[in-house]
Amino acid sequence: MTTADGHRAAGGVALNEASSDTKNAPAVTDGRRVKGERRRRALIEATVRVIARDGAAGVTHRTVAREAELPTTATTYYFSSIDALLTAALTQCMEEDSARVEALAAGPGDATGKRRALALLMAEILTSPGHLLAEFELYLLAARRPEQRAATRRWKEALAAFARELTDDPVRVKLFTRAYDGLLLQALLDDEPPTADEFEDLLRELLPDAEADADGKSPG
Amino acid sequence: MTTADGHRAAGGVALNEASSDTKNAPAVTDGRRVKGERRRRALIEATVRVIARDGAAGVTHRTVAREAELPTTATTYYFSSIDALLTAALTQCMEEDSARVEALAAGPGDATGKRRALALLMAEILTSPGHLLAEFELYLLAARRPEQRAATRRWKEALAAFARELTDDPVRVKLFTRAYDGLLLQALLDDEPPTADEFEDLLRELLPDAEADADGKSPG
DNA sequence: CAACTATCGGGACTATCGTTCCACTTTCTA
DNA sequence: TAGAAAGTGGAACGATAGTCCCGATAGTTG
Repeated sequence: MTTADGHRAAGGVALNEASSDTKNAPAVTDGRRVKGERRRRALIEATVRVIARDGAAGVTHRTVAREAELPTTATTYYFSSIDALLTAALTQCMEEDSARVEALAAGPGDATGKRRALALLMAEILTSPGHLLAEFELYLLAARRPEQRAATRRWKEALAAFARELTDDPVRVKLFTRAYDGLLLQALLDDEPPTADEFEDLLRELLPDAEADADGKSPG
Repeated sequence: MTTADGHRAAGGVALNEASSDTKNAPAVTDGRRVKGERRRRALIEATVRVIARDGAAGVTHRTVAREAELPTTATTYYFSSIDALLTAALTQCMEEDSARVEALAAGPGDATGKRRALALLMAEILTSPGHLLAEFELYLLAARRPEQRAATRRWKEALAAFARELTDDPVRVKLFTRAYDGLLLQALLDDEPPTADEFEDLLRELLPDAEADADGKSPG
């Protein structure tokens, strides 16, 4: 078996560096693979930056490699195609976003505090509109391929988990899960980005405090 | 330096909003221009179909021309660049969408009826997910260029006008305006599209019927 | 009719794309 | 230390992109 061919075929779909790596644990100690993994990660991050700057159409082997300050062939070595690169970038972004929202949901504070924390996060996200724009482009890419929806499903479930911290109403949870992305998308079209206070106002309407009349849910 | 808008006359921004096919435009009596205007329109529609099928990355002079069953040079003749073609497609889409929502807002029926009508429209839109996907891709394109936001501003104002038919609360209006697109975007990522009933549930939460509120703002 | 203008469309130029090849270096294993 | 495995990167191939050129055609005007 030729060396390059075999590795390339295996590396094309290797998107996992997570816990599913149990059977190949000793390979991680290989200095060559460690360095390779670092390059692979650098390419993914460079991809997101390229999309943020020039859009998904600007993603080519050459532009990504230049952004990562690597030779052109590095992209073809670590990713079997441009598509694999975009898929990896989407998975990475959804993972990061989900982790952030999950941390907020599981973190301390009552409903009001969590709402405030999310509003602050949204405002912070909008300080780099390019990155958000890149995520939306990758998002649309996933909408075309059902096999890529594992990443977006993960994100939706993270949103739902956050909403369930603030309400028991399933319709409210569904509404929040489906409306959240729209709030950020519309903000991208504003002439000036909304403030955290504005987001907090909207979130309060979306996920209001439990009413006094039909209470039954007390914190703690 | 795209000064070569060519001899494409002043048709660059001439966006006819007429829903019916009025061909007796006062400015254009020249038979050549009439035919040309028909081609130009065919190219825009072909562009949307190409994006719906292959994404924005699939839009080239050649693919659009083939989709419209016209020679390659037709695209370069009527649009100074690919960018101009995409801009025209975005403007056209936003115009159509705005007109539909405005018709609903200005139409007959009470709040409940209008909410139901919008839910039906949303469900109908999702029967051609490709077209919706195309609109979102164009939407993101506009997010990168402030000079193109006239089209999206028009759309946002149409949404706000609809919301104001159902509520006087400015926060509610803002929330609806910013959440609506998200509802459709998330629906694209579902394994099966939501029904009109589901949308109606969400819209009822988003824009509830006016109720006597203890907050001091009472209708009447 | 002819002159003129708008439209049409085949072809070609250059640039850049995705991808592959192959010689090379580094790292691990025995 | 030898040899295999993994990674590296310059060069180039064919395909296709955007765009321009320029003659041909059709409608308008006088």
